[in-house]
Amino acid sequence: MSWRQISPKVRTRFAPSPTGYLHVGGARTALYNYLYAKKNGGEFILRIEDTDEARSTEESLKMVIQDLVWLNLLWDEGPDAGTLKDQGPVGPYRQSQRLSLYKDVADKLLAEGKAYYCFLTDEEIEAQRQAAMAAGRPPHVNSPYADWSLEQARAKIAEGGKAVVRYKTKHLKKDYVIQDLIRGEVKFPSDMVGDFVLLRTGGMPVYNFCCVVDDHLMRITHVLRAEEHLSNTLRQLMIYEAMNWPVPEFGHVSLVLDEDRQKLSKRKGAVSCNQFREEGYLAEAVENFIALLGWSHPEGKEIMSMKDMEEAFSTDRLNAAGAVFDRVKLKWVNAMHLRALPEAELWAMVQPFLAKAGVQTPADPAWRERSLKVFKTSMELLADAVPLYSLLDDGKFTVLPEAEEALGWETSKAVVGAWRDLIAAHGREDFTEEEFLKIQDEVKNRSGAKGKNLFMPVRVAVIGKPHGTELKILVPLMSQQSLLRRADQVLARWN
RNA sequence: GUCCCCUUCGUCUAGAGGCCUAGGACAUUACCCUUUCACGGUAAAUACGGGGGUUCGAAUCCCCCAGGGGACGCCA
Repeated sequence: MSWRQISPKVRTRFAPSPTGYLHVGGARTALYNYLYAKKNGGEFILRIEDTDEARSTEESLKMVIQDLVWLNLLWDEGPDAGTLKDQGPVGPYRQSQRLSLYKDVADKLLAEGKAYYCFLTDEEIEAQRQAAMAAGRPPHVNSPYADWSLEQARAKIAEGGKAVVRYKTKHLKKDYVIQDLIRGEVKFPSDMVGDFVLLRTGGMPVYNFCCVVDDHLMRITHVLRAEEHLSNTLRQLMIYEAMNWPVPEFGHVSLVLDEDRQKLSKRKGAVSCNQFREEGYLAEAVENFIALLGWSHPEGKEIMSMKDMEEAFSTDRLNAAGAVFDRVKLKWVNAMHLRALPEAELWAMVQPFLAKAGVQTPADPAWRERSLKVFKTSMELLADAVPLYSLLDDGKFTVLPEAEEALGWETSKAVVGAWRDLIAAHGREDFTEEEFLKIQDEVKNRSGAKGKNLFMPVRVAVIGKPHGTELKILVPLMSQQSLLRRADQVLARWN
């Protein structure tokens, strides 16, 4: 192993396997790599690890890419987000298209006697495992083929023998050490692993092998990845050593855990990025939140834009302990981002949610901005706009059961009646706040009701329920016609 | 079972020997603002896993234990 400089420029990568949607743990890894590259004026590469033929799908690839695009974690090299065509000087960027590269390396290792063809069957391996476990030994394979000559093995293959290529580890008796960016010095005894597979029976490489070949060929300088890969690092170090390749810097990021402190797994579901998008989270808020799961801003900043994070990111503030994914705090972070957004921008994001729910709104941009200014303090998610705007949609006006009490008060009929008359007498189609307050005052005079006896019935006549946004804010967003229709509908109860 | 990693309020964290009677944020509770609901403001409560060292002094350094997590695959 050497510490030759790999690249004058920082080069990081995110290397998902397209076997499902992008989950938040993966998104965080991508984010950290992205931030590290940006912070250091480097390049961020997207590589697709699709060597698991059984589970990788084109569909998943598209989903992962879509999620990365949503998060705005755009890569400098890798499959183009639109065409999926490779973009960059060290492609292909999909492992399934790099097979000959892996084969060349494997052949070299084979020729040098550092790897060998192994003909052990699944059954034989399983039997070995059981025996080893029972005897309290680590469940490593012990292949009788390790000592075969290449000629011997090739002959057996020629006869139809099915073989994997395994890396020879038995003779390696020493500790392998990395200086982990997050954990400091980590030592792995070489006997921690047995002879591991490089190439599968079909010639398809295995993760630990192609990862090394690719990181080397793609000149990756810094690898930030999940802690679950920490023990894989040993195998990878062995390959780097065998090939005499420089080793990149590693940083093993803590795991994202669910509420039971278990690994948040994509197989357990319920944590995909697209799901958060659909629920009305903002990409920047999700990134802000997941960044904080294992990293902190030097000044303790909690609400950050991507720019803030790009400027402040460093690996020395990365945390080694696992972090629980707290949805409640995510919501809060989202609410903060949402409020910080200019209304026009927010509207563009809210609109699809309203459209999907069939909520009608006036087309006037000024009205939209005005309404959002009012509503956004009571929104945590984009989807929260739906019940809010439904209040203003005449087609959705109904008197809720919770309004019954307020309508039952003895002055309520007089209140709503006076309200209706004053609205009808108003000379214009819309109302200012002052006009509303004047009307409200007059309702008080005519009905004799005051306090909640006054406000609640009026509110019911406006939005169908006794609680909610201040009327002096709501009414200026509504039309005379709409208010009249609603008041009449409530009044009809007494007839 | 073996090896590796981790361990500060319920949760995310600050903390790199004295600034710590441990700070911030979310959540919680109370109060204030508000003739509703939110928003906002103020305050309270809650943590260094346990045991040994080292040191004048330890959340911070070392060791042991316990607990949690991860890996041990022709998954990544």
